Amino acid sequence: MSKQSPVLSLTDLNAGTPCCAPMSEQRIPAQTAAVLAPAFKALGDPVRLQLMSMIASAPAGEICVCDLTPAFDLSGPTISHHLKTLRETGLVDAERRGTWVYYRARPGIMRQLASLLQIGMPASA
Amino acid sequence: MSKQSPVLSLTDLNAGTPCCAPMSEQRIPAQTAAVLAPAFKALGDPVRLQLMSMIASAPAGEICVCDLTPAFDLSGPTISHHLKTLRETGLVDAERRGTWVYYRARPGIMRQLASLLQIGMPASA
DNA sequence: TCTCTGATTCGAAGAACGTCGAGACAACCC
DNA sequence: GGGTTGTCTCGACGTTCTTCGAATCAGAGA
Repeated sequence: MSKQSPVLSLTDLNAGTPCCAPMSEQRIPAQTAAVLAPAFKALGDPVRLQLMSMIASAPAGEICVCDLTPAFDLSGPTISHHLKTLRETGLVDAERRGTWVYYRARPGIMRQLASLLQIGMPASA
Repeated sequence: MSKQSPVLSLTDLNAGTPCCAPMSEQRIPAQTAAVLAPAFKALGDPVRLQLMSMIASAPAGEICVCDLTPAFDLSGPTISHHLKTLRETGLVDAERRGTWVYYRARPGIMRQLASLLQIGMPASA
């Protein structure tokens, strides 16, 4: 179970299983690419990238939507849509407490993406 | 010049300047997000993610297009289009030698992305 | 020079994406 | 209960993306 599951899911990734070696050392299998590409795509929008960083760097570990929305020149529904994208990708988690909804980063998948991009030493040059 | 330029470009990033702290420690400025988001977006397609890994993990540090194309069930022009996307994003570099074109990874921007995603310790759990 | 192979560019069709306004749902306060 | 505030869902519109076939460009070899 530790080598390589036939099917990969974001749940596996979030479970903390170090599934993927750096892409500079090992070619990414098609299955893994299909699972991880949506996460990169989710970060591929400037608004979502900023949202993600605001959530991940929140001092309390979480941040209210009411603090996210006014930081952009975008409508509420648009921000909500982007947050939904991040949620569905597994990058963040949402929790409603009373009137407000709080978002929290899920470090598992972020670590996966980071380790994938890791590069040791440039071979030449 | 070492703290933060008013305008950021991929050239700066590739120059090796450690421009960005991990997003879990510091909120990404809008400018930086606008520059880095396209790189994440480029990796946000399964085909491009696999292409990138095949290029980055090539034993000789580079790989021929003729080795990339047959690895996918896609037409030559489509692969070429994806490679162009990776090229324009600054993730890879291309060089023609005789009949064949070789692609090489540019580690600078990949390191930037990796450090951006770096997470220290999970705050809780 | 002519031809052949490898890679890119061009133009087009269909799908997916980002954005918005309107409406709906949830929780608080009077 | 009724009103208010905060957030999300639903359609809709215009833009961007992915993919392909056809055509073009670059270099090698006869």
